[in-house]
Amino acid sequence: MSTDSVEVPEVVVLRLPLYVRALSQLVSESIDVVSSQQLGSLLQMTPAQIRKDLSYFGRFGKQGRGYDVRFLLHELQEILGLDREWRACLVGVGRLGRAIINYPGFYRENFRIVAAFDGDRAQVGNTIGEFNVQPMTELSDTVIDKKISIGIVAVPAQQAQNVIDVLIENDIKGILNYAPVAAKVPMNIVVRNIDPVLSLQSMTFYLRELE
Amino acid sequence: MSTDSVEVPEVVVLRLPLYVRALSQLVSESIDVVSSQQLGSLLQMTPAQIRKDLSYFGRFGKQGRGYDVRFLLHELQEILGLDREWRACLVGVGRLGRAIINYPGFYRENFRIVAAFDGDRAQVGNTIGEFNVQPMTELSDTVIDKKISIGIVAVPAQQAQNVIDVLIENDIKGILNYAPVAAKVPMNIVVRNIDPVLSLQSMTFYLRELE
DNA sequence: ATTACTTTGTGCCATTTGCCACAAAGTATG
DNA sequence: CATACTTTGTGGCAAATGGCACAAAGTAAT
Repeated sequence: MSTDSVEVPEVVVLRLPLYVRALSQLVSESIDVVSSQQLGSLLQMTPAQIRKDLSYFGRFGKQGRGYDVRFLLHELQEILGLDREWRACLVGVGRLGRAIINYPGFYRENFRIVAAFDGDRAQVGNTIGEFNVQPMTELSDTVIDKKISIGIVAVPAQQAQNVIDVLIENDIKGILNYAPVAAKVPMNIVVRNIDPVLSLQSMTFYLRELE
Repeated sequence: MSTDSVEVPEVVVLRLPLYVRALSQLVSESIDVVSSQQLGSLLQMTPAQIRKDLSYFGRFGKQGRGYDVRFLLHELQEILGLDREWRACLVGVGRLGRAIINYPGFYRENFRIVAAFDGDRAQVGNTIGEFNVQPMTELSDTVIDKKISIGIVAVPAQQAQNVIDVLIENDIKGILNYAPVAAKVPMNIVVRNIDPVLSLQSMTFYLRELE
């Protein structure tokens, strides 16, 4: 069905960017058509899962042929809202924050960091990349002026929840959280956590058994 | 049961580090005892799930009382293999790789980066932090000499699969992959992916609906 | 000691997730 | 145009996951 009368499972949404990534890759290789089989072997998943996932949003393929790569890519980008620019602010310009600002991957995928904040007076006024580091008190105005909808949190654990609260008060809708804390947020706020230490700590469970 | 006659689900293993993190926090606050209820509200999950997760590994709590924080923390660390030091090598010393080397979070949690490699001749021999950047040809010897079991991949997408193949050939058992690719690895290799762009790209699906 | 709480560990059920397998629809070839 | 392939979209089952709810076991207070 084309109307979303059935809620799309979050697991499915989490996989869509993988499809986008693979399809972009195929475009750059000048491949025009791809089957769920091929896509599956590229992404290490079953063809059935890919077809089922896509079927939540429409019928994009042709029997006996597969999917038109550019078309499917475009459709998925639209579904995910990737057909526009997204603006984010960074909070915390320590080592991690600076690395995030300099990371070119965001820009390449149409995510723009347009402001940088820090709670530490000593950091305020410093220039990092192309930004002046602003005090948290300016968050409110800047979010509105620069139409920011995403907050990137790169402060120490202790300050993280406080920063997150302030972001939400100022109408930020999504948070990319690099701090090692379980953020407490209202249901309508989307949080994504990045914590390589957690990843390693679950990895070692399996490595341990090998030795 | 105390023997693992039932396989532990991977989702459970993925959550254990969250418990470790919360319990460490509680220790630092000098809190001695915690109930699944309290832990649940700290981590934003149901008490039942926490109890069920823990029950895969043993009976750590006391009815009417809860869990001894230090004891449970210690048990979980042992289960995850966090009661020892883990050694990793970094491959790729570009901007991202340098940020990873300088990130203090790994060291703090007993993960040691003990060597740095790069496929690019121009990088080899450079000094980054305390390391000499080594050529990939030295990987084999260094992995053995320094007892490295984890490889951290921070090279461009195009080179990632090749680097991963070389790591596996040289007996690396776990890969922390920062490259935006779906790594193809044999079943006995543990892979964890870090890709903030994917996180943002699934976030925007929900943000889009808000505007 | 009795009564009223608290909390664990787990059996069991509901929900979610994954994927098989097949009809329908397209392609390729002679 | 017929026959043999290929591939999608999906109904429906199987497996995995989450969490309710309760007995058992502890604590607290009188």
